[in-house]
Amino acid sequence: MNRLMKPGIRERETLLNSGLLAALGVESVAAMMEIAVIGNLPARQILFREGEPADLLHCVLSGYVRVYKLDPDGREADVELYGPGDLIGASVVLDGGRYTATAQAAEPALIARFDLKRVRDIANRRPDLAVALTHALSAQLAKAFASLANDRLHTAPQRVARFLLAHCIVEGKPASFRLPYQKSLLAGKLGLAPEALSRAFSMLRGYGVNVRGRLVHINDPEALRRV
Amino acid sequence: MNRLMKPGIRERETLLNSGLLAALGVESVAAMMEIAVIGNLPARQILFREGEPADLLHCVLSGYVRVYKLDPDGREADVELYGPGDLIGASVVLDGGRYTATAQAAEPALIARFDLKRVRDIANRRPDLAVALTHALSAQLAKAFASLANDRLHTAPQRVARFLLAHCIVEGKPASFRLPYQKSLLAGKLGLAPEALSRAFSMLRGYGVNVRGRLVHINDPEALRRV
DNA sequence: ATCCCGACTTGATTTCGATCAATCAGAGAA
DNA sequence: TTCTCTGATTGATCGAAATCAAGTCGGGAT
Repeated sequence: MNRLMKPGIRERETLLNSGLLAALGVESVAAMMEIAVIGNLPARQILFREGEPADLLHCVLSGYVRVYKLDPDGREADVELYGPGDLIGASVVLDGGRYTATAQAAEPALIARFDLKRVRDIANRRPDLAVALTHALSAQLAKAFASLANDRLHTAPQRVARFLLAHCIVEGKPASFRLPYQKSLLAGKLGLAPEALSRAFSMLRGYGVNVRGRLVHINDPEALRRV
Repeated sequence: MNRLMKPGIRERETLLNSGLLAALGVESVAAMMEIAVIGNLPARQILFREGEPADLLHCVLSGYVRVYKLDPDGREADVELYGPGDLIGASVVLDGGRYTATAQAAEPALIARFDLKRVRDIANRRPDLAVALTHALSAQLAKAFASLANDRLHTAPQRVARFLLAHCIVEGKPASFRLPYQKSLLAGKLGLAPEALSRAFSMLRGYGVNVRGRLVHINDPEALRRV
């Protein structure tokens, strides 16, 4: 946890647009800004570990944070990937519980931290914060359900195709874009080994998908939609 | 939706012990009781479908409700299984959104329904309700993360073993108990085909697990813990 | 430019679980 | 009791992806 500091102009700006603060009234925003602490994380830094007492709520300002669970022999399963504006650790907002997974910066990241006890205090006084938390959690739950179903219903190439389609906004036409993060991260997010992601990409070449480095070009989104 | 009615003595009792109402102040409890409508569902009845506008929050009083997602060709993936005291559809508490999955009574069930608009009104006035919703959602998110990691890290027999261990409260000693629902439901919850669950059970016979109908006997929980 | 190292790819093998198909068991109803 | 229907089991086959093991690529530093 390097370089703790109060939020500056830029950080306040980003926080205001984050999922949590965007819908709050001015007074609640002020209260949250008051308790925000900004931190700069190097890649691979751990934010918290599964089982530790949960005392902080985190909000990503830039970069990506990977949240995963471990099994007894040390294998990791990514459970969620958080980017700018996302709230981390909301699954423990409640009682003085414990983190249910481990969070690690996947690349250099800027994050805001809020003391959970104080967040709870504010939420108990101000319904708008409590409701905003409810919204954030709802969205995350829906995403988690989608991942679960995605894992169980679709093959690796299908999952990759769906990810690509979700990331090229244009409708019918060819599209190009840059992957937002490393392929190994993407593999984890999709519940795949990196090798499987690689093979999925090469299979998708047959469907008009070209990948070079992080650059992706899609010739025919419609074809992609059909597996 | 058969036999809509106001909550009677028994239903009020159950609702008071449910995850949502248990932590509320008396006035919020009264407000929620006021808008509760009780319904009796036959097995296989659909509560709501993926994509429909979400206008109700549901709470299970008895029985089990299965929530699943469909893929284009009609295959189903169970995403969560709700039992007595559980809140359903909390993933859409927020804006006037749409249900993100389909809910179906897995067996005859008694449920309470709350009009979402009115729930939102109450939550905006009473922080204790908003906070209680936050708690319920947190718990569900943690469960969803656990399922996701469980799917990705463990084989079928391991998932079954973990389920059994979580359901026999006693620690070191042999234990017997009754499965809370049909095996096919359990299979869905664990992300398995029924055949795979069957095979997992027979493999676990070698680890001291005996199953006859819904009755399960575990000779040595410690052995089970080691796969 | 060249070197180097981490990220990615490709190949070979193996394991796991889905699927299809055929019984089998058990609870209700007549 | 017997019939029936649904759920559960067992067997055989197949396909998808993990794993292990070499390579190859690419970008940054010198």
